[in-house]
Amino acid sequence: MSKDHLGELEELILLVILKLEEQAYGLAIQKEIQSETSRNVTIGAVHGTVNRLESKGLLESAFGGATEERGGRRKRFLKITSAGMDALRQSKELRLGLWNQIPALAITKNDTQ
Amino acid sequence: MSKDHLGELEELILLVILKLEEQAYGLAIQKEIQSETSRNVTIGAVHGTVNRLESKGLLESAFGGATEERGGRRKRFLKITSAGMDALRQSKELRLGLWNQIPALAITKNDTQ
DNA sequence: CAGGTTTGTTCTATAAAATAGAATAAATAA
DNA sequence: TTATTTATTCTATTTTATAGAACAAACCTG
Repeated sequence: MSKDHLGELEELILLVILKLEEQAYGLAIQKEIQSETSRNVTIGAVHGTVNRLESKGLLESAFGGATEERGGRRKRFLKITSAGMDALRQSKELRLGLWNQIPALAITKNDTQ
Repeated sequence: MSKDHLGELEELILLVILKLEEQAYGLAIQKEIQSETSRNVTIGAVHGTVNRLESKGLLESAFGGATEERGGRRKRFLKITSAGMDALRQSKELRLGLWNQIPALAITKNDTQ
């Protein structure tokens, strides 16, 4: 029924986590959003959203050990769950479906890999 | 700089308005969202979001005349502005860019029209 | 033409999502 | 031991989204 859709930042963060693979944690997500979209999300926004996604079961987190870099504190690594993956796929299907009903936005071969 | 992105419902409503073309008004948008996504947005949510989009300059509204149907009150027709179209295109580019960096979500020929 | 039904917008209150940035913590460097 | 760096956590506020009642105006029926 209702209430299963992702917020705008929730979706963006899930996508960035997938892209970052094994290096997905708060600060890396913030930097990746900035470089991908030139948008300045604060670190508070990232962690707040991540916490919400975790409590919804769309991702899981686990702390890694400290590294040997300067300031290398333990990182909280994020991983998408299968429910999170489902939510992303559903969002993709919805957009593709709508775009393809609108000539000015329809997906063409130029958009494929 | 920041703050130019669409909220989740904002984007959905803009897309539905484009799809509905000359028949885009509050109740029609609500029904279209329900049939496209089986999601129950209330009419208050639709109008509230439409008002916000208009105040941001992403769409324009104008009242039509009453029709001859039973209960055919005047409708407030919505039309996307060029700024609204730009916002939709930007959102599309962002998603395509991210999806195509994630093998499990990349766009393939099956997704094209 | 009065009351009921239908189509439609507007209004008000609340909840959820997003934003902002300070506080805190723990590591290395100097 | 003090400063710097990499990190997360916490608290407050603003913006988006949700919910549904109130209001308005058209047609239909007796």
